[in-house]
Amino acid sequence: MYVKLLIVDDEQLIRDVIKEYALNEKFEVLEAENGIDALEKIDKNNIDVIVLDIMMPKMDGYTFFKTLKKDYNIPTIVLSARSEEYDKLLGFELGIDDYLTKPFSPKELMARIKAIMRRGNRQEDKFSYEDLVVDFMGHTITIDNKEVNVTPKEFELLTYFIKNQNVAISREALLNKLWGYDYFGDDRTIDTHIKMLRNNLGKYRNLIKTVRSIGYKFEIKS
Amino acid sequence: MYVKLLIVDDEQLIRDVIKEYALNEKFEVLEAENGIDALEKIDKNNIDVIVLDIMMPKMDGYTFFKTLKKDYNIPTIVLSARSEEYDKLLGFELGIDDYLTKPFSPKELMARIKAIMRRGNRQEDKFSYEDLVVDFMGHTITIDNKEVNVTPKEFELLTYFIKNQNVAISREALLNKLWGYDYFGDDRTIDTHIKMLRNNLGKYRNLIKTVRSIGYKFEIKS
DNA sequence: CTTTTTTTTCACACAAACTTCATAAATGCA
DNA sequence: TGCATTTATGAAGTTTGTGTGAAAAAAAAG
Repeated sequence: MYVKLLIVDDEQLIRDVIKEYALNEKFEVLEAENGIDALEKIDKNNIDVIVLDIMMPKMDGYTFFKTLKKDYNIPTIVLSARSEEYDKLLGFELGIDDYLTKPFSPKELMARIKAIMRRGNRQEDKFSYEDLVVDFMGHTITIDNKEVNVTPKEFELLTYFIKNQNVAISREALLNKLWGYDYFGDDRTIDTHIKMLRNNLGKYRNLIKTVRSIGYKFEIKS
Repeated sequence: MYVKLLIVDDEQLIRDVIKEYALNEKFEVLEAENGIDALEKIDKNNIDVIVLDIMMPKMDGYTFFKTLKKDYNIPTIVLSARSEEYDKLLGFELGIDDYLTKPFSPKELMARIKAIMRRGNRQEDKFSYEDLVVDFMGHTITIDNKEVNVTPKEFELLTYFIKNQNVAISREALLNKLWGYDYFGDDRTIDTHIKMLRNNLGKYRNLIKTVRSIGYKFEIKS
């Protein structure tokens, strides 16, 4: 899961802790130590999610939040020292996506970020990895914004792989799942489809890995 | 995102509510009002995800779940009335993918389903010891986060060792288990495979101990 | 019905893995 | 220590599995 995270907190220590955990999750991390700084970074970057400390000098969290929501709809997780603050925030009736009181567990925070990213948000029925986009509903595959033509079987195959990332799948299993349990054809047919699919995947051809004596695997290094 | 969902709940009302939301997400929906019915439907259809009410008459959720996991690996979201039930479920140490307490928000449920479908899903089936990780599903071995290439036989061998930790295994037993009872080859072939496996295990080569005049043993000091 | 596309089969070449074997090293025991 | 037994290792030869292209068969489109 690719996430561009902005941490807005005036305390360097807290920023550093969150950053460390976030980098570990392979998130891209930006930092801001006050609201003004934050708005500037939001303007220039395409932020996916914000972690915001509500208590800040210069421009306080509430003001920042109001300003933010006027122009953006970026999911925000709020950090606060006191749980009473929550009511105050609720009063805003603003789009707070989640709330954590300090001291908080960084692991918990990461989980919440991922949950938010997973939820509603971003394109629903699409799979994307770098410049490869598979639109399940539209039934199209795009590489570098250029549509790639694949046959129906190839699309099915890729769809199944995407649904079963990082799992080695036997030819037999593929036959059963994609051709049906009542199909009795040659195992090696799959090899040919794999060949065609790989060719069509171009630079992403080696996302499909051969697992010798087992079958194939769609591998996404996360 | 195309999802084939099976709702297992004895209450028609709940099934209807979930179904309505699911259909709205363009999911394909199947229903079962008890475990027996559910297993039948699972057998005949290619279910992607299950929503299971743990409290059911006839075949209760736990029994159903155990039976299910014997033959299938379908991600399951469990519904329960009381949050204390959670502990009970944890006791099972089974592959529950998510958990919701009643009353739950259908929107939340849909989000969770999508999340599960999106993420590689499937419970992680891994063995790890220090920096050695064996991913059975992905069919990979990792040492210090670096993938190590092993041959199919070596992987089988290691898998067998892991499943029989701290037990001395004779060459004959290995031949029978991994090569099949109908195989009649040289005992010493195993030595060669062990050699290769040890080499590939690098700093973990000593986990495979030689048991003189018996065979080998995969020893984990714990 | 004809043409085009897709699917399936198949065989060959090549690479990877497996097995065997001879020899060296080590282990245990008298 | 010396001897017998067992295991480790390296280097063959053998077998197996996969990639690929071509062509037949089937399905879809025109």
